[in-house]
Amino acid sequence: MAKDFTTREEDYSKWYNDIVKKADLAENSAVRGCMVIKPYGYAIWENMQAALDKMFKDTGHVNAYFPLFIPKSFLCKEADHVEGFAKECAVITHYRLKNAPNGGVMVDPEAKLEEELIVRPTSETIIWDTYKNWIQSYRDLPILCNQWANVVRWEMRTRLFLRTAEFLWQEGHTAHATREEALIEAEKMLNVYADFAENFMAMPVLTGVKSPNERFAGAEDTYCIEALMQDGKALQAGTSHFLGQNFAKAFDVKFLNKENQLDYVWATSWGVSTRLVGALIMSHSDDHGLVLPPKLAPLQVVIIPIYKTEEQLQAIREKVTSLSAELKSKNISVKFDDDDAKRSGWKFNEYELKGVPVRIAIGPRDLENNQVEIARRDTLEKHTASFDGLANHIETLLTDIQQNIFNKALKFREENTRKADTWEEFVDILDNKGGFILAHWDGTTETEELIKEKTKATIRVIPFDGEKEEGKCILTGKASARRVVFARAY
RNA sequence: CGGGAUAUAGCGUAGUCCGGUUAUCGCGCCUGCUUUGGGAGCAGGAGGUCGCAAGUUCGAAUCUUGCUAUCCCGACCA
Repeated sequence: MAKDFTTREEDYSKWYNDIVKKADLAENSAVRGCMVIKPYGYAIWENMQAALDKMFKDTGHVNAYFPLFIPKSFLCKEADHVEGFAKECAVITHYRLKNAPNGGVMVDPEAKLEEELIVRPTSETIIWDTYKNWIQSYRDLPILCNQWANVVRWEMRTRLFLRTAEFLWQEGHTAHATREEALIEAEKMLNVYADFAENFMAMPVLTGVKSPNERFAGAEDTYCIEALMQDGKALQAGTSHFLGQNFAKAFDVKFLNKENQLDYVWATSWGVSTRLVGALIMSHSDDHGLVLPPKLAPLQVVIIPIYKTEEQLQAIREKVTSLSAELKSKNISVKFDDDDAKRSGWKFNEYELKGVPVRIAIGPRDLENNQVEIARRDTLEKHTASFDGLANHIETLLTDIQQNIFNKALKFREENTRKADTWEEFVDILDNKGGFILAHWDGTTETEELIKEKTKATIRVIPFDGEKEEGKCILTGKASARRVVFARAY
């Protein structure tokens, strides 16, 4: 990255919006709080979907689809869930329009629904109401379903990809015969997310458990992956919840176990959303625009011809044909951009803005020397390479770029993860540096909320791999057995 | 829903305090010629209910009132 954004929030906001706009990823729609995902942005999401979907299938899951509408009464069944989700929802009250006296249309007051429908903010309730009919015996378990869907949360303030009133996501909902099995599932899916974030998005994440205060409404435990953005703010990138028997009890989902006894089913749910596209942008982009990891880039290699005459272009075209074919056979996406309406310099900038990992330029000079000029997006370095073995060279280069982007992001996170042992230190880091702060906490919700009130910082995660270390709470001075991760977050 | 700001061409803007010819400039768009190894140059051209409504005035982008929308800061949050 070229700039240090960790202390300049406004610039970063502007910079982020600029990239989303210039790289042609998305825009605000006419509908308040909603986003139009443009083809290029959607292509990134599709690549994410494909990779995740494969990982879900590989871990034994199947896809299904449940209704968009949830009867209002369903939401009241799980007490904590109501608290968390019953508030900012879109509610359907009528099912018909009619012609208005002054022209136009109006809601037909005769067509009032007896029970209002809620546009799903998440699907636990409708799914558990359905699972009830699917489960009688331990032989029906486990159920390992995932759903690709849209959900609506009537957010007050929105931001492209990071928080929109409607967003796309996947939500897994599983049912198990035992507590242990459900716990293993929740942890397994968190690891799938961490694997995806690090190996596909090239975005290092901390894994761990949320404090009770930050826990999903209705869960016994919430596991999460937490990433650090380039402005020093944290982003919750995915969550996996161990729901215990809460939803089974709320929706009366019982099964006969091997001992012929009735028991409530154990549950998990887990999800990631189009927010990941925002995370991707904020993890890697630089002053020249978007930087995409090769594994998720809609276009991995672009070839730009440099020519004056039609003959030269034709010669380049011929030379490129076999290269393109060879790259495609290696499953590398490639585009030969011979659009005559745009100049080569313009194209260079355009593809940099869009984060295309590798750019190849070929001109008459290169044809003479049997070489090409290769520019890599992550470092902006250029080098020449021989046409011989070029496809292999590019394949290696893409792997290298993927790794380098990850390393860079990891280095940034490490440089912006600090220990704080006093309140002054803690506040100083938050105000002047940002990033993750490892600090002691007395374990109470009161303290966590007080810290949030004073500094806007929250406990992002209690890491799985954190070492035990005696210490004193940063605020109250009470005993603490380990450090937790604080940060200001999106 | 509270606090602040903004609204002028597809986009970004000047002009608004202190009312006065044909509303400024840049990008983009169209036409032509020259160009083409890092967002080309020159010439010509098209494009505007100055957010909406009412008021003050001989005259309103400019002043007044109301409304609407957007953005930023809070509450909410994957």
